[in-house]
Amino acid sequence: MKPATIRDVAKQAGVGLGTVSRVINNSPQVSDVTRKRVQEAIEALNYVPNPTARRLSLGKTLTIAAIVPFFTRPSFIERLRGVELTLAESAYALNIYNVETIQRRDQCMREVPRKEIADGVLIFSLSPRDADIPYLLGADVPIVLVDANHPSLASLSRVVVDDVEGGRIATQHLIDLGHRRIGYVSDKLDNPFNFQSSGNRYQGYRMALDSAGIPFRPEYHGQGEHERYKACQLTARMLNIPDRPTGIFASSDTQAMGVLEAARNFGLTVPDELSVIGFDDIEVAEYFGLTTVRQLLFESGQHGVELLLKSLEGKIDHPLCDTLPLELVVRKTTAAWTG
Amino acid sequence: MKPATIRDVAKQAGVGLGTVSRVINNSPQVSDVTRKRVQEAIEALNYVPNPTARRLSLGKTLTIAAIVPFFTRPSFIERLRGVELTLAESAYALNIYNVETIQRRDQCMREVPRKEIADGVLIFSLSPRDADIPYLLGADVPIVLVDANHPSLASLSRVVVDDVEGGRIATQHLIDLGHRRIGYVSDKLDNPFNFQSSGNRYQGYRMALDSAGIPFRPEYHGQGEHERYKACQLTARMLNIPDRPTGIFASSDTQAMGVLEAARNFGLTVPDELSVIGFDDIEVAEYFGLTTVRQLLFESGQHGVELLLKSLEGKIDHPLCDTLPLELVVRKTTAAWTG
DNA sequence: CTGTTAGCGCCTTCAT
DNA sequence: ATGAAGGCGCTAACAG
Repeated sequence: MKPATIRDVAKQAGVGLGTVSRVINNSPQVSDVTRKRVQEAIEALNYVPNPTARRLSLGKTLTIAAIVPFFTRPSFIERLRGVELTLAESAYALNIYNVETIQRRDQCMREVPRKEIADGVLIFSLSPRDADIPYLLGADVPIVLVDANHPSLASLSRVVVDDVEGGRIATQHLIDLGHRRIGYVSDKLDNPFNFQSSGNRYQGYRMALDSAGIPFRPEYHGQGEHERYKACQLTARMLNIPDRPTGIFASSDTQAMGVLEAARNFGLTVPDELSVIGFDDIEVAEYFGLTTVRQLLFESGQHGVELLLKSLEGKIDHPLCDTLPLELVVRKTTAAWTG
Repeated sequence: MKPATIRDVAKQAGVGLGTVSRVINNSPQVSDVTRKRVQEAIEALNYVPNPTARRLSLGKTLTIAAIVPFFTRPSFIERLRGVELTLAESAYALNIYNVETIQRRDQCMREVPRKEIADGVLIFSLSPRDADIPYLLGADVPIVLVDANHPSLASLSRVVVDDVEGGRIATQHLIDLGHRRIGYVSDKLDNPFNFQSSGNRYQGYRMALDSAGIPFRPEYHGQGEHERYKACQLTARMLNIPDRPTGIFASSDTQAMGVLEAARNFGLTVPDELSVIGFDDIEVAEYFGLTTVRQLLFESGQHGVELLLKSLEGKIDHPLCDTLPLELVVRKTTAAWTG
């Protein structure tokens, strides 16, 4: 049994199908009597407009695409939650493009930003490479970058945080507590996905050390995949150094958990024998009493969508850059070093 | 500049548009020369078939809908990851309907299982209520239930686990370790979303107690929202009882974390002074060394999609029930009680 | 205010 | 093997 169409409704109500369409779309130019008659017919037939036909006719997909790497990581989930909740009130559907390989990443950058695929695109944390630029600039749909950037993309709206400053804040917090041997556990600075936050935070880390007159020691910097166990390994290596770090800055809370695990394995008390500070302030951070640099993940998704919706409505002519604040959240994994 | 259409390609290649369509769809009945000519035209024009038009013409949405409550909870994320990865290899897109309110839940049950919306529907953990039955049975699209059930829905395929048995396994594990005062921290057994796993595990909990000759004590059962902090509160209340439980079974790993938190607050050593066992085996469980009952979350999503795809291909005539195994994973939060 | 008509881009017969 | 034509369900422009 096929679903009722607009034609069935028109026949049932004894009106033309144009009128039914107007009722569906809340056009004001329909008399109350006919509107009521049409609505009754709709009820009677259990009619629901076919979204596909609607899209084709409108020449819009009524869909927002979100390109997200590793969407199962807590921080991305939180960003997506912001997207989802904001979009739920709109007429747009959400399509998530989960990127877990380079191939998929390149494919998405090229194929998703197209009129036929989505009316607007959100790109999370994947900073485009030079080869992607022409595709993104040539795209006929608005694109908003969240937690991503590229010098040639000044024409795109963005939602960002100052990761350099974030790295500085975290490091400075340890310095202020009296630490002089400060480690940094991060993603690979040069990684195929072109994630840049670890690199930017590294700059902040170096800056803070410099301005405190603390020489940088390469063996205090561990780089590896963004996994808890990897962070644990890197930390273990660092803790084996004779004059090991007394404080460690991890470039995410997930990695900070790996640092804590390593400390546990070494029988080191946190924060007395080792201070640990993370980044993000995901939910578990509170549970662990983890000191961290909070960024507003949920809001980043929310603001990203809002920017996108505004440019879809033509309310934005020139690109905006929305910089979200960072905040040091001091809990129980950092303490003064009096060694 | 509008995207190229099938007509442009036809003109460019000097063929009819039917031929172009055949090339796109890999129809064997096209000569190699014309096929090549068409493909060159496609390249030249940077043509991509319009999915919306395709859907309308085919009368299919090429979309799978997943109705999932609180999709940000780790266990649901893991299920969705199974869905996503399996679907990525197929021609289907995935639409996630995140349910966080009763209204939204009812709306989804009624509006999503429709030909115009999706070709197939996955429903996670939301066991339909009687009022939903006619909508689901009357739906013109295949539906697969994952972690959900209803006596009147024997006609739908399902992926489930034996939660009663799971509850029994967890409780029996504590009994085997010598515990006699065993608490259970769970969701509200009677909850508006009609989640049933906590209730089923409760039955297993009672069964295990019974067969060990241990009387059930209501004050050892705490019910509340599925939140860490709530589980923590419930546990605190339990630990204040003069002869408090020596072992606690939490109906999820998330809630088990709340139990651990409460134990910490009370200065109780786990597992020496309090044994804790969870359910699910989400990623953090390993980190905590949490003893738990593992269920295959990723696979549940995977199998759900596979069942759905098979019935879309007409390979399934009668409904299947796929029961996934449960496994006790003993780690470090449970120990023998010799009190 | 309302009915009619012409597409939206593609797929699928039906002839050729 | 290929071209032409009809239709998927809806919207929007036009005429009344």
